[in-house]
Amino acid sequence: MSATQSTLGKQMQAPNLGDTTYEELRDRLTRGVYRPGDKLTVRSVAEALGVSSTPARDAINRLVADNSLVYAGPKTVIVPVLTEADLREITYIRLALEGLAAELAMERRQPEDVENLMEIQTKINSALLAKSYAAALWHNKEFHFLVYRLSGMPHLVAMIEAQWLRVGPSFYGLYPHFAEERQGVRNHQMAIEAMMDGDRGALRAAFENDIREGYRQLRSGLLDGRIRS
Amino acid sequence: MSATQSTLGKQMQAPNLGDTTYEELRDRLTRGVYRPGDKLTVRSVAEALGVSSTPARDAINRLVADNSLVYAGPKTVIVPVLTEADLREITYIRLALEGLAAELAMERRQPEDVENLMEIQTKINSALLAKSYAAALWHNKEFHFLVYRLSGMPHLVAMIEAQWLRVGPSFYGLYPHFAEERQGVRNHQMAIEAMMDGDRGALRAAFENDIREGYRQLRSGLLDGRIRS
DNA sequence: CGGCTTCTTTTGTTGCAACAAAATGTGAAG
DNA sequence: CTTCACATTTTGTTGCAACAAAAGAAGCCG
Repeated sequence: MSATQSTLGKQMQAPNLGDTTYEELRDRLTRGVYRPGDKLTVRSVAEALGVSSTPARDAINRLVADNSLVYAGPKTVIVPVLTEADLREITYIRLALEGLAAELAMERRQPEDVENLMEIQTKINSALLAKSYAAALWHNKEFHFLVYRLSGMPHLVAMIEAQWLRVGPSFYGLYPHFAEERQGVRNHQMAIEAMMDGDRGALRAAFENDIREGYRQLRSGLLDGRIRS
Repeated sequence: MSATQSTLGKQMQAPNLGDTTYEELRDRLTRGVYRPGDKLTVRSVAEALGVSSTPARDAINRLVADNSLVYAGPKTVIVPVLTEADLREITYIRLALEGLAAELAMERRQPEDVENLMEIQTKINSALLAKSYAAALWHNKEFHFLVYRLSGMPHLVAMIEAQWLRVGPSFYGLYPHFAEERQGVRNHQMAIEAMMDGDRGALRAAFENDIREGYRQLRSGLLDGRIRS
């Protein structure tokens, strides 16, 4: 279970323990193992992942570097509890970056890509019906990043993924409420149709809509404290 | 000499040696101390900066994490030698991010900001006239980031800075040729005027033009090998 | 003289321990 | 019951040494 992990197609060198720990922590973050406000210490991570303190520290530092974890005090790193301002900024960045990726994806799409997209959407629908929200969340991510990867720009995709990682834990806490009221299905459908038609503007609009809807949901969840730790 | 350094207004904790080393390396990278293709080793950095291997390794890892340094082999990190594809991707990202920042800056600008901008532009002109290209480069960065910071979005600014850091070393190698033929002065002038008029689209266009011109220069410099190590 | 193999040196990785500083728990006083 | 000060514990930092692996140099064979 790791679809969008090794996003960067860079010169691959033997992955070291620090990288492994980093990936594992990322995974747990997106899976909702840790919730906003949870504290992460070097030693606890080291023990939980079965490594020594050095790679554990490496991993935490990297997560902090890309804001997937934040400092709550001089010696305490926690899973970020998003403020309204944070959410607003992330949304603007997402609109710019994911909008760009979507437009670029249009030029490189293959017929089979649309097929795959529809297939993933089927999985999302099934998962929602079965109330398997974790699975729905997963396939939703698959849907988006299948498109983004089509842009052919690995760093762009990595930057987008970093933003998803920032909202991930908060997002997870909002389920299943979010999935229930969700109209994302409609946005996805529009994205698929836009892709078939080759309508670049429509594709971007579909994704922007999806992002904006997520923003509204998350924001209202934030305001009445449904998310906090 | 450090204008755009502590971009993130996050919860400040006592900066540790690793952070210091990271900042110092960043500075040297933007200053052209290291050139594309140069190899950086843990021990050499540790000695050069007068720290032990642990913080040196921390710093290098962080630089690699945000692509300011790249792997050339399993055990060799070098200052990136940009490919045409790299440059293209960076430019797209810059257009999206810096365009966004410029638009947002418009809403928060104060009259004094325009003053400061004009002041910086004067410094750029003087530096160009005196052929002090390093200074011109520096003030150019000041100009851009003064605007970007007005967006009020610290993470956005940090992401933009990361992109600048990627092209920094290659850019530096292109001087003074770049500065000579430069029409950036005109773009900056248009940006200032757009800001006075409150014309958001014009402000964005001015910055996009600047980015695109830089792209063309850098690309042609890349193609006839004026940049390589 | 060129290409390949082998050997030496360099280099990243990782675990660990000592240190300093912050966080937490405890208790007393108001 | 709250608040503040103190003591204890937890936690991040950092230097270092041993290990493994890769890079670079030297030598050998074709």
